[in-house]
Parts: sequence; C-alpha cells; structure tokens
Amino acid sequence: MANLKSLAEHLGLSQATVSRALNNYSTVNQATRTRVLEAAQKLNYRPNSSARRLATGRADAIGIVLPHHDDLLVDPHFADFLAAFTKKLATYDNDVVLTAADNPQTYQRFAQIGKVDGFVISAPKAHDERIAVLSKLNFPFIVHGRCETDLPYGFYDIDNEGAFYDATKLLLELGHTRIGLLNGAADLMFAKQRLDGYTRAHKEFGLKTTPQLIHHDHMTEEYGYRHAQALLELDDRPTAFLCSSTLVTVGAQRRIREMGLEIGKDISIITHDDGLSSLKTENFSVALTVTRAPIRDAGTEIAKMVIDLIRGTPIDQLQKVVPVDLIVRTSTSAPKRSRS
Amino acid sequence: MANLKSLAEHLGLSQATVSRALNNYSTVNQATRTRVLEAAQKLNYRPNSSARRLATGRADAIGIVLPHHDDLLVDPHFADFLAAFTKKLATYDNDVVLTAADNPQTYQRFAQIGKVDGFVISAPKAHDERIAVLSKLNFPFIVHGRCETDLPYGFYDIDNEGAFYDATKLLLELGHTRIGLLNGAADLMFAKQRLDGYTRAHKEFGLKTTPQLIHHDHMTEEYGYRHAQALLELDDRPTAFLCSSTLVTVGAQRRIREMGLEIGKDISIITHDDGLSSLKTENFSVALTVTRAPIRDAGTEIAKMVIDLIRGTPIDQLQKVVPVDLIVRTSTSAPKRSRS
DNA sequence: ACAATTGTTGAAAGCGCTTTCAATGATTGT
DNA sequence: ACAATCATTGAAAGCGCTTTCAACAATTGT
Repeated sequence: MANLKSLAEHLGLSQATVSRALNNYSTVNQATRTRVLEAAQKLNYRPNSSARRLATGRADAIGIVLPHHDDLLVDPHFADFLAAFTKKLATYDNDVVLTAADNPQTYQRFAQIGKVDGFVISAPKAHDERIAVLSKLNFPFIVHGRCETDLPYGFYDIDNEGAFYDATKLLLELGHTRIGLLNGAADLMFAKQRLDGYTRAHKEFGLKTTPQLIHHDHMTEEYGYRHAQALLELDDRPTAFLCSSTLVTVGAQRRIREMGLEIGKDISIITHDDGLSSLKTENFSVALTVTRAPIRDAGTEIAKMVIDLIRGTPIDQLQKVVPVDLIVRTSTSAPKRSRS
Repeated sequence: MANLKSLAEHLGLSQATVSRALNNYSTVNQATRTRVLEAAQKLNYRPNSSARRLATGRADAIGIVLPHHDDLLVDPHFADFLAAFTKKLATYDNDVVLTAADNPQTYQRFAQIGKVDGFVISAPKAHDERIAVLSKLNFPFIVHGRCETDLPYGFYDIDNEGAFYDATKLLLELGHTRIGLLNGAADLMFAKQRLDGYTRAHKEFGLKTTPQLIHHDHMTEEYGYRHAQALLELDDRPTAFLCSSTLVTVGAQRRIREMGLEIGKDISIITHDDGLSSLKTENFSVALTVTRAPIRDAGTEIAKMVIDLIRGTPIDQLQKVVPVDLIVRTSTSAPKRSRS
C-alpha cells in the first residue's frame, strides 16, 4: 500500500512537496502538482486517515449518539433524518460516527479523544444535560430542536408551537371544542412546544384545555391506537384529534375504524407530517390535513450548520426556526352535532 | 487537556509504563498500575483516538454505507437494524461510521485509509459489486443477506426461501390457488429467495406461478397500496396476499378496505414481519399471520460476527442462516368460493 | 556463590501525515 | 550589477500514542 513516503521517493520529491500538492497549496508549481496528482492516481495513493487526523487535529466526522430507550424503541423519523444528514455531510468530506450509550460521559469522552469534531443533539429535553456538558467542554454542537437554557447554542428547529397553534385554531374555527391531543413523550421539548401552541389557541378562543384530552407518549402505531381508544371512550369524547406523527395517526385510525367512525366526518384529524419517505400522508384513505415539515430538510440543514460552526461561524448565526405549513385536506370538517 | 506525556511526568514514570498500565499489560507492577489508574482518573486523562489509531493500526470502528436510492427513500427497517447493531458494537468499544455515496470506490477508499476495520453490507444483490471489491482488497466484511458468488464471505441471513415456502404452502393447503406476491425490489437477493420459496411451494402442489400475481418494488406503504390495487383489479384476482413487509401490508390493507373487502375472510394475508419497533403486527385490526424474524437480532448478531471476523475467526465459521417462524393468526383462512 | 530467570521499567523508534522554517535559484527593481 | 523579492522546494519537528528492545534489580536454582 502506497504511503506518502514511497510516493515521494517514487517522484524524487520531498514528502512536504507531495503533501502540499495533494492538499492544494498554492505554493507548489503547477507542473509539479500535475505530476504528483498523476502519480498518486497511478499508485492509488490515499492519505492515511489516522495520520492525517493526528497531524491536523481534525477528525472530519460528526458524532450522533443513538437516541435509544431501554426497550430499544427506534424512532422511524430518525432514519430519514440520518439519511439526509449523512448525505449532506458527505459533500463536506465528513462522515457520521454513531454510538450508543446515551449519557453525558459518552459525549465528554468522544469530545475529548478527538473522534469527532462536533455533535448533533436530537430530541432535546427542556433542561438537557447534554447541552450543559458540551457547552462546558466548549465543544461544537448543533441541537435539533430547542431547549430551555441560558447557555448559547446553535439549533435548527421547526415552529412546533406555531404549527400546533395553527392546527388547533383551524379545528376551533370549524367548531370543535373538544380536541384530543396525541402528543409525543412529555419530557421532550417539541412535545412541550406543541402543547403550548394547542393551549394558546384554546386561550384565544376563551377555552380551557382539558387534561383528559391530552396524551403524551412515544410515537408509535401502538400508542396511537391505545390513546385514541382512551379518548374515544370518554363520556364527552373529542370530535377531533391532533396527532404528533403519521405513525400515531395510523394507530388512531385503526381504533377509529374499529369503532365504526369515519375520519373527516365523525372525527377530524390533523397530524404532524415529517414527510417520512416510507409513509406518506397523501396516501391515507382519507387525505390527511397536516402540519408539514420534512425531517430530511432538518438533516440537510443541520449538516451544513454543524460544519459552519466548526469552521468558525458564530453561534448566533446558527439559530434557525423554520415555519411549518398547514395543509388542509379532507380529514378535517366541522363537528357533527353532539350525540343525543 | 492531559496527554500521556504530562500524565507520565506527573507520575514520575515513563510514557511506556503508563501506557502499559492503562492498557492492562500484565508486566506492570500492581501498585504502579493502581497509581496510574488513579492519576488518570483524577486528571481525567483519555488517550487520543487518532494517535492510538495511528500507533495500533486499528480504527475500532465499523463502516456502514447508507443504502440510499436516488430519491433518498429510506428503508424503515434500517433504523431498527442500526440501533441494535450500534448498541452491540458499543460493548466491544467500537463505533459505527456512516457514510453516503454508495459506490464501490467508497468502500475501497474507506478500507484503504483506515477509517474503519470492517464493513457491513446490507441488501445485497445477486452479484454484488461491493463483495467483489472488498474481497479483492482482502478487507473484512459481513453481509447481511447472501448472494451468488464463488468468493468466500461471512454472512448472516434469515431463511427467506424457507419462510416464503412455508407461508405459500400454508395458503395452498388452505385451498388458495391464486396468491399475490408483494415482493421487495427485484434485484435484491432476499426478494429473489422469497420468490424461490413461493415458486417451490407452487411446484410441490403441481401449480404454475402466474407472472401477473408477482410484484416487485420498494417496500413502502404507497407501493403496497398500488400493487394491491393492481392485483385486486385482475379478472381472476388472488384470494391471498403474501407481503414482504409490514409497511407494504399497511398499504395493501388500505386498498383492501377501500374495496370493502375483509382481511381474513375475503382475502387472506401473510406478511413478513421484521419486528419493527414502531409498527407491530400484533396490533393490526386483524391479527396478522406472519413469517417473523426480528431485524434487530440481525443487527446484534452481525455486530458480534464482524468483530469476530476482525479478530481472526475464519470466514467459514461466520456464515449463519437463521430459521424463520411462521406465526398463524387470524388474517389467513380458506378462500371463499370463487365469485360468480 | 554464581548463573539463570523473573519482574519491572525506560529509551527510543516508529505509525504516516502536516506544517514551520530555512534554503535555493530565478526574477525583479533601480 | 547588486540587493531585494518571489516562487518553489526540502529538512525536520511534531501530532500522541504503542511497542520493541535493552536495562536493571530482585529472585531463583544449583
């Protein structure tokens, strides 16, 4: 396997010159550069990653710690995010280093030993320990989402509050007054933001929210089913659902159907749609009204942001909240007159 | 930031001894080791990853190239696989390096520059170029699946042929003669294996397979819907479906319902169930008969296998095919008498 | 009591790059 | 024509570790 030394010898040049030629330094003669490039190509030379990392101090890699739960439940959104993120990062010649064991020490260790140049933190909680740890280490990171802290940090987030405000408002305007909320896990910021939007809309209409109508849980089909069931068994059952993800909606839909109810008539649904590539809301039997923000956009944008951060862009220029579209389709309508 | 040199100076020892103490060499005095370990802890010392990699020649990382398509369609199974894989790999102090750009050069480059010690190849095609490339480089890899090559290689695969043979046989025994196959993309080995099982069962019953009943495509909800529709519009429509994944089944189910048909009565369904954590077959309205092989098992097992491979276990001991359970629930029954 | 062994440590040579600094010859300005 | 600049290159230090080899004291065997 060719290394720099053998390549230099082969060319009758010093390692320094060869290295410079390969790394596009302007100080090297054009003819020499060409000669080096050709030889490198011919001998199939590639600089050793570890040596380069040691010499430069850069890893050219971004870390992501797998957001796993005890039961190894995997958020299907994660795959879409990761795909877009990885693809974009590749355009910067960076790759993604994944690891499990989601605790603060993991971040600290990774930061210290130079395995990665930065981190992406996903699904932040209100007071997220990871942010505290990385801030103290002064190690670059971008948060996918926001949290409640005074520490400065870069983030990409969608306007969850606004999205669920809009969605709730639409339902209220249609005349719904009992709106079930099938939210994500309670400790996650995005769920909190969505609840805030839901609450704000109610306030604006002079309504109080009802605790029984608000459910928090992991976003799976199964939980969608269970919580929809619980909601539909209430004496004063809701006439509309607000779902936090398409998979939850699949579950809710299942329960709704079992009860012989019809979406868009007996019960309205608005779901948040992350644009999952394998489960599209356009394709539900009843075309779903959605708040839409493709999670792949987040992956792509965050890749760019974390690279910018590492290259020196100040944090306050790396704080982005994108609006969320409300797309009205046929799963929403005015509520039926209340049951006898 | 403490490095080996400063730690050694602090202790009044040589770097060599400190390094040995830290790396559990038996030749170092017990008292010394304790002293070193304590100091390392106190000074929060962690060996630099790049330096260590350069010195040892190991990266302690396994590469996975994102199996993306042009349209960035992400297989939701991938998330579950990756989670299990990453978690298991962490127990060996290895992490996962993800990259995009799925072409042979990517593998070659990664192997050469020492970014990873091995690869996992997923979703192999019959004559997979990646296997040829890595074999020629003599670079360690484990295939998730099998392919048609004379080259020796390690693999973990489920018995796709047997699973779909069993499933088909069950349907045939129930009296079905027209069985729609909603298979994965045609160029993938697992789809081929499943088709083989489907065909073998037909042969055993003295039946010929019908091309119109066999569909190949990406495994999404949307395609499930479309192909189910196509099948159900046939003059001589099938009385049973064999689906390659739960998501496909969700789509098929949607179409079936739209046509006012009932699963388990009007039409039988068997689906392959990878045990996706966010979409469980137990939870379908009609409990689904499935061929079941949790994809997380693959992730866990392959992590172990690739580490074993790197550590010297011979390839012929790293070839595993696991059986697939056929779990009969209520989505399968004898066909109704044919329509008038 | 002397050689042979064992246990423990340190010096130093890498691993394969990047980058600083100095050196060289060629070019320019006056 | 001589100093000053420029373009190009090489020598060598260093990144922070691991590991070989030699060194030494302490122990053992005979």
